[in-house]
Amino acid sequence: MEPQQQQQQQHQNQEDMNCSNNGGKGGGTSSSSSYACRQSSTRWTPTTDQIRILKDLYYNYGVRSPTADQIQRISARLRQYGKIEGKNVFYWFQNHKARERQKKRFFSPDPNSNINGTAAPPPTASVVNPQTRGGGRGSGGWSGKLPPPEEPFVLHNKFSNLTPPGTRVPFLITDPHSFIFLD
Amino acid sequence: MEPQQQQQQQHQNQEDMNCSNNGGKGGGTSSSSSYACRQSSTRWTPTTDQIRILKDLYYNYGVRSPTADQIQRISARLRQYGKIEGKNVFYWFQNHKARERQKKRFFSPDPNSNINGTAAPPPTASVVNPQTRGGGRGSGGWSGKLPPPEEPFVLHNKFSNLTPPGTRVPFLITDPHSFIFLD
DNA sequence: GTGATATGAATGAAAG
DNA sequence: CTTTCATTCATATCAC
Repeated sequence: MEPQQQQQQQHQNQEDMNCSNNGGKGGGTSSSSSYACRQSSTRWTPTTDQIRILKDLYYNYGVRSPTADQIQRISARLRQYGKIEGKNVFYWFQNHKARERQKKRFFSPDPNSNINGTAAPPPTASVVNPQTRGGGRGSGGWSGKLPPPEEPFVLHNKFSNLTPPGTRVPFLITDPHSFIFLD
Repeated sequence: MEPQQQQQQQHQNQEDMNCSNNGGKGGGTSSSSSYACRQSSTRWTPTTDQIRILKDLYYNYGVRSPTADQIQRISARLRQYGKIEGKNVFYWFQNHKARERQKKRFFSPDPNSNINGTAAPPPTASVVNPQTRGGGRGSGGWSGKLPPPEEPFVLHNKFSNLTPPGTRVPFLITDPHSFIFLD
């Protein structure tokens, strides 16, 4: 979202939306004529401040996949800027990360990707909260890339593997969040 | 073959745009509007040839969600008809599929015994050449997904912080989608 | 100029 | 983590 020229789509920022709507959907609370509060039916609509903080955590603090503990803390903090739940934070990071990668895959390989306004330094990895991944690719271990952009046919499978070298430690879970409970 | 007929091909004949791009293939400006090149700085405006090819891929080849690999190839091929990027192809298929489904869902609630979970039956596709995938997931297309997950038992256990250190969770298989984002 | 419609773009949510 | 689905915003174009 940021490496892109987002010239649009900055929907409402209702820092304090009085549309306390939650779960209660389909109630037929069809707005009469004016959009007091937009589609606040189900989807979380992050406020600008929430976005700012989330991006700050993502880019300046290297947070990519916060743990449940972090999620709680983050959402608690963001709650002062608007309604938010833990899962929103979870999904946000998940989506943000996935889409950044996705963009690198087939989105514009535009060499000139500058961010306007919503600047955010690249993964400088100034991690203050060490959540470093142990094995293999840590922060920034992205290795694989898209194939040569010019190739008439030859359809390949759609999945590029993600497993690092097949060296798998017998009893070592490479997921930082998965605690090993083996003696 | 027309679940959604283009009742009005509004804006897609300006391939002759002088917008600092590959010279399309002349012709075409015979629309009924004196509209030359306006959207250069905004969103992508597919040319008729690009649309034709995209639809051909969609309907005749059953392409619904091209892979990053395919997207690169498709966009590369379409580039000779006008400016285009990978993300445009991505969005095009995404939108086309979504809107076809959306219209179908709206126009035909048809709760027949056709409740197949995910697959949308070939709307009108005449799958001539099932490329890598069929006209949908249900019709014997591709089925492979991620490589075998590594964690045999430890699934999505990032919430294990809820357990005090030292407390080992034996075989907690949490429902992958029954998150416990307690707030 | 305004509204309706089509569609490109974006993103939250969820499935796989 | 990857990919898809659903919904929404933004904009282009045409009808009036």
